[in-house]
Amino acid sequence: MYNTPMTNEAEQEQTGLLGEVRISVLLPLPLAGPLDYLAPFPPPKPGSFVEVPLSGRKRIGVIWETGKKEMRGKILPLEKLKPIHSVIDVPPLTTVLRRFVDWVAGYNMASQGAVLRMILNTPEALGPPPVTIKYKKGMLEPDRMTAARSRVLDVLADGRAWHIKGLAKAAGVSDSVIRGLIKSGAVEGLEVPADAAYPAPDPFREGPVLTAEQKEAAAVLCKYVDQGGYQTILLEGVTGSGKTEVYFEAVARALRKPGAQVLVLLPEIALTTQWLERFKERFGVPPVEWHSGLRKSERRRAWRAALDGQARVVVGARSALFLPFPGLELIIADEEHDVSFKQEEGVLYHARDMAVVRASQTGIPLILASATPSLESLINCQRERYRHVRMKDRYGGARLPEIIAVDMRRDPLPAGSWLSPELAGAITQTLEAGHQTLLFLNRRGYAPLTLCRACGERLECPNCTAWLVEHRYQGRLMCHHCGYGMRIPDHCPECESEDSLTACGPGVERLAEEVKNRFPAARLRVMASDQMTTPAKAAAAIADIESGRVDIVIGTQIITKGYHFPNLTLVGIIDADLGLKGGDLRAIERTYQQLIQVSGRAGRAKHPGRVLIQTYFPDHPVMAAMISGDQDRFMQAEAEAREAASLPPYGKLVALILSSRNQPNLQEAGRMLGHKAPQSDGLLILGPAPAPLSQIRGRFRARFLIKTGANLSPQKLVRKWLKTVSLPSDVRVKIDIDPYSFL
DNA sequence: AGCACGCCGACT
DNA sequence: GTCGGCGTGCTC
Repeated sequence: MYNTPMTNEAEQEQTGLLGEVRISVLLPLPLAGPLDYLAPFPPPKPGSFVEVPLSGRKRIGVIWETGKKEMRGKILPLEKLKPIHSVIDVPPLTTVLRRFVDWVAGYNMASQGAVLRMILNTPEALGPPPVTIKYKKGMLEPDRMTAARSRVLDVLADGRAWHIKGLAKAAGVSDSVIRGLIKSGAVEGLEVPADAAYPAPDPFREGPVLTAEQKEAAAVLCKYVDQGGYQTILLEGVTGSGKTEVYFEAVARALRKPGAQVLVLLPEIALTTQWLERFKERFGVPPVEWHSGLRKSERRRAWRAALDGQARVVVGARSALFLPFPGLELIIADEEHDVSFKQEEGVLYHARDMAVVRASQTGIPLILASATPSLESLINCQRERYRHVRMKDRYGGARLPEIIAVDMRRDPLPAGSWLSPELAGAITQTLEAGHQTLLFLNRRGYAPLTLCRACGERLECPNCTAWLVEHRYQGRLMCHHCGYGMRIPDHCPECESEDSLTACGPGVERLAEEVKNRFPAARLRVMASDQMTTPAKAAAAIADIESGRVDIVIGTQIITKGYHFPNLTLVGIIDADLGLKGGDLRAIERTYQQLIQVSGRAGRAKHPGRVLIQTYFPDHPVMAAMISGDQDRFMQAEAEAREAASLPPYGKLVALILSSRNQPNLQEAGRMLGHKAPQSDGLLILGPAPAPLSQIRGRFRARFLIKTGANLSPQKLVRKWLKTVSLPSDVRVKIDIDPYSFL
């Protein structure tokens, strides 16, 4: 069994006196790269999880390379290396996944270690699986028999093992009776894994009846799953067309392959209970969930099940893309247009785009699903890089809602009111019909601005360049950027006048107040992230709406995503123009997507729906496209505008964000970088400009924006540029490849 | 990311 | 005289 390993000269050179070789180990830390250690020869294979010493502590890392040939700049001599501590007995990371880490790090300009940390964020999962003790009938007879003891033995007669508590309860005795039996050997304990295996979804279970259009779409998806290999497919279907059921067919098909794993990415924790229920209905069991809300033990279990191949379908938020699946056969990114796929903290990456890379490196299909695909994906279809599958009809013969613009310029609303007469009238009709209404206002809290009527003071966050938002339910003023909060003051902090503070503009709480006054009999429910802090609270709110215990829902963007409320027939958009401001390059596209998505909640079942859009710009292309329903033309116009400005996806954009507590240092850094800014054809560097929110969390910020042609590598350029300067040490540089947020 | 090393203010 | 603030720098 033991082959004498071939030892060539290079290897001998690397072999220490004790038969140890150099290996490099990547640690889940933001270090520059892997560190070298000694391992016994022959070394464990790359990808193995190892424990290594690092500054006197034991750390878990992954062997990145073993037979290192090429010389890096400075290479530590063998005698300076420390030996690895141990190899952990779990399946190693696959080569594909290690390549993925390297790629993600290189593309997003993060360290490999920082990317590995996204994979290895649950180190407990590498330990031995937790066990628990269960009890069954033992070999011996009890020393004495009593009524209680015999009841216990009766329960155990069928040979099943019980937890001590459950056994005591089932036998109607206290656990001391059982302990007595254990002592005498009549009952014995055995260690069993504490975590039951996740039940496997059944791919052969019968699905719902699909429409002809759905069947056709599903057939295309299944074809790619069957043939294997990389292909991205954009599944575009109008709201209510039943995309989920269609991609479930592809999931079922993938699951027929032995050991196959499927990953479904959903935006944020919008892992709506509704989605989970539909999955369970289709496959008989719930999927494995992965998101930030998991408890530690659930995390450990899910992560380990992914690595062991036992988790067959995992549904998760963007971080699930970094689970160590060994047998991934299909990835689905639902609501692919959703900007929350963009990670804005730590390693900045776009989960949808990284999913394309993971799928292509793994050689498997990726399905992007949306009713309002991103411009990027649509253009990739035009360029025939993605396959485009479209569904134009709603499921079950439901019609798309009628969309009407309410021109707010014609009769301006009285101060402190946000409901136009048209919308109020529609709400009345809807209430009378016994249907539900959804009012959409993408603004949390009571009012976005508080000002003093006496001196004109606007209440600002002390740490950020931003107004404090009043949250009246909590009695606080809060900063939506850093989380700063204060009690609502009763006098102006500037001029000390009493009762002079006035709320300006509406938030969902204030809208709720107006609705309550005008429709006192209606049952209201406000849905915003501050109300839905836990999945349980969100689920309860959804259940209330589904079961008809709510007449009017008032919500922020949290309710735009994928919900199905059959009795909801009216959608009112309070301020359709809100998203158009801010001027980032995707503002128009995003507003359109959001409005279509929220409109799509109306009239999804028997009763037709309608949508009233309150706007001051009824002629704006977004509103015009909403009303005409001509999505293709709208997106084409948007594409042309982007192309004319060489903006993504026709050019590349990188943001360089400098921050420091010390403003002079920041300015100095900006000046130095500006001075050394590279110049070439097809390259435009803007900045340094103070960031729109020039201060966040007490740090001053400035930004460079780098615009290059689509065929240049901005990463290379930025790397070279940063090497030419040495900035003041307290200045942090963050690089955002393809930025979405311009704050 | 930790953690130690290192140089300047209020305490036993 | 010391404890301790967190700026800086290193970890194979």
